[in-house]
Amino acid sequence: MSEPTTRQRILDTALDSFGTRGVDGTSLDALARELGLRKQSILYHFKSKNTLFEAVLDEAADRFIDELSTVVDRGDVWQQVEGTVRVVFRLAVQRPALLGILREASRPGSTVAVQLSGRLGGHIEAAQSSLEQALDEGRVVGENARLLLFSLYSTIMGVATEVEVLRAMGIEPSLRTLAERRAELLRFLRVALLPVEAN
Amino acid sequence: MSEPTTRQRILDTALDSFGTRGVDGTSLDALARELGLRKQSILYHFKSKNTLFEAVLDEAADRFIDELSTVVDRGDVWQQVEGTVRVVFRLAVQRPALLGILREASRPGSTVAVQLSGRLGGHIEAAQSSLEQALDEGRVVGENARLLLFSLYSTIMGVATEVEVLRAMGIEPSLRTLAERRAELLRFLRVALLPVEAN
DNA sequence: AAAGCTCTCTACCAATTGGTAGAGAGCTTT
DNA sequence: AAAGCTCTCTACCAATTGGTAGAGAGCTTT
Repeated sequence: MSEPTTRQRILDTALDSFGTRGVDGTSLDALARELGLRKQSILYHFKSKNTLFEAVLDEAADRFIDELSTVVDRGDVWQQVEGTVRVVFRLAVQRPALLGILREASRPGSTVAVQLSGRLGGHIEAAQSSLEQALDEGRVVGENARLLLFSLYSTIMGVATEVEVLRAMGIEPSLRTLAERRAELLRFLRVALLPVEAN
Repeated sequence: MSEPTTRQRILDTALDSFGTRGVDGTSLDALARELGLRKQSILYHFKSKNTLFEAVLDEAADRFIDELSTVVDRGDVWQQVEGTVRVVFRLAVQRPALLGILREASRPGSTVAVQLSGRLGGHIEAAQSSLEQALDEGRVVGENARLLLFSLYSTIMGVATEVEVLRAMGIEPSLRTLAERRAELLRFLRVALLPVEAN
């Protein structure tokens, strides 16, 4: 177990801070303090805050791809969806900042979303064509694979990350309610996706 | 048509700026410049930036309730869902900042979400009991009304506001693609909610 | 052992941040 | 007409922001 390089430590800590407090809400000084460094050392490894943010995005995309790697090669579309839900919910507990970064990067008007799409593009394509084939063969109900994928994304990410809305609805987020939420989400998606005879 | 008070103008402009650029991304100086005032005048009407944000949240909640008022008293649950989708999509075009404020206030870790829930609480309750009754009578498919409502919220808000994700997927947001997105969303929700015989 | 490279540091800096103090213009109430 | 209230302004301020310049410690290469 070799210890990580300073560069890697900065990336890790920045991912957590950007993902939870937001980029605007994270100052280089605060980040450096957390790392036991001076901010000038951060600026040695990344020439500006924005450069750091871009590197963090690439890092987050890679981690995300890595987490989903066990899911994508499953033959059945429904198993892919179910696997994705499980991965995302596990991340919501173990590394919420990773989902927070996606949220941060996809804020309307964001200029960095393009960058994420560069890294994730191939995987989006693969998911889409997998869904398209399932549509053609009648294994999944729907009309437009891309828009269906987008609906799935919105639903899964929303249910996994909108904890404050949940709280506003009187459900205190906990491990148990998380499991309930996941079960209800899976039921919801199953009904929405699979043809009648499969339910 | 009496002109609005300065206080109201500040609220309006702050709502748009907070909702698009974020609270951290909006300085009082920039806001004042946009209004043709000095920031000290803003601080006369609202004693701090945070007080202003709270007032903006109340304002946004009231507007949102107002927009949805024509929808809530429809008898049929599906008509309520459909109406909500139409309202949210109209807002996504006409006043995206209003949805942006909800997004901003519901960031994980946000302390102001409680405040929104204070204003919206009654409407959430009403929607929930309406859904509950429909579940009991078998007019809607599902198990837990509250979690189902949460899934609906996530899906609708996500599909309406995650334009950057859409762009990353190669769909340029426009009025036409928006209509397509809405149609696909309605189809998706219809399949997910209504029992087989109703489709 | 000299030279060079990697890395973190101290010392600054101009710009921006949210916010305070208080003057003064203009209207309304006494 | 005097007194008071509403509102916007000028003049500041301390703290924080991202970032630059460059010294120097410690290792590696020549």
